[in-house]
Amino acid sequence: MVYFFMKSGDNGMTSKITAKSAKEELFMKCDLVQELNFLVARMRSLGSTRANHALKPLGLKVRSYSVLSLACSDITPTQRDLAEFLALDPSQIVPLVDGLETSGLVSRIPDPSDRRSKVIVATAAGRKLYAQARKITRQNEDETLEALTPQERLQLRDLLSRVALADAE
Amino acid sequence: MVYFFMKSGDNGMTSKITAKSAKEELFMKCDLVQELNFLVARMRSLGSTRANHALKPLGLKVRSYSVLSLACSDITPTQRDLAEFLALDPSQIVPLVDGLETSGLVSRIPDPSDRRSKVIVATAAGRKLYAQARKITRQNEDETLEALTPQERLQLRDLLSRVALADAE
DNA sequence: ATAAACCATTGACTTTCTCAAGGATTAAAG
DNA sequence: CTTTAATCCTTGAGAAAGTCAATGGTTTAT
Repeated sequence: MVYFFMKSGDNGMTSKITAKSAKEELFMKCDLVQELNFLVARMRSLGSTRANHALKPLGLKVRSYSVLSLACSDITPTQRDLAEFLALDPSQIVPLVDGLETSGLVSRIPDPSDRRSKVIVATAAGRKLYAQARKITRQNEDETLEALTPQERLQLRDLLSRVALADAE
Repeated sequence: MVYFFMKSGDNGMTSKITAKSAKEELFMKCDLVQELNFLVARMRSLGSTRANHALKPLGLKVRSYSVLSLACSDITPTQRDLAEFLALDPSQIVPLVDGLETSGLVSRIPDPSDRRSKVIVATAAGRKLYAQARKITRQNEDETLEALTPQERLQLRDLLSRVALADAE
């Protein structure tokens, strides 16, 4: 426990290297590493910054990319739908759609069957950009899942989606 | 595709219900649901608010709980270690530890082998509270993973940790 | 001995989150 | 049919979280 405090006959440098890898080893065995919330939080922190960086050349971030993806689907989602799917507050959707609309990637179409809500659909330019962005995210995800076999990747996606979408059924 | 725009001979009400479940069905099949980043982002959004709520009676949030957990482990982490483990900026650790220290749950101990860094260790009160908090998070995680069998839960944790900790080896 | 790198901390700044409220519209109740 | 209640989008305010550069004290590298 006080292993790192020992300063016997060493010059201090080598002991710190061993201390570092020793800490990492202990870290891999600590309680927190078994907790879902921690793993997911760490993964999304690393993953989103990484994905944001990868999407930057297209002028997209993970959020706007997600909205664009849903706008390209055949869901024809309203802004409320987007909020539910993405687990965001409806007020967060507004500036997201604003940005995409200003860039000419999506359009707000008043829903004829309910004039309160607006359906978000991608423009031709939006679909074109999405096709490019999809390639990037696919590549990015492959790199992220490098440690897993193809089967394990499918398994992970399956398990994750069953948990993450459990309440959105 | 324009399914939801049809307003034939219905009163509008029943068609919206079917439209809703139809959208959910489409949602489960759309591209985004297969993407790791989306699943993880959604899961952590729902999971952290849920966990924060569960930990509230103890005066903890997921973040402070995570720091407390590591402070209770035998890692004897410095604040930089905490930042790396939790994938946070070092400057974010400061107010986190401040809060726990003010509450008497952890202590900053100057590292004798490197007087720049401070080791964060839990106090007796901190360990006591962590024991309670751990029960809550365990219970909470069980509920979250309700849709999975015990084996699948192990599998998910294994796959997740291999991906999430790939670069922290 | 000097220069370079590192740790914790601060501060400024941006982004994201969380709520509450409002106008327009639709659903429910009488 | 009229009133009431609920819903959708939007706005705005305030809290929380993320990002980045700079500093004092300390340690490593040259």
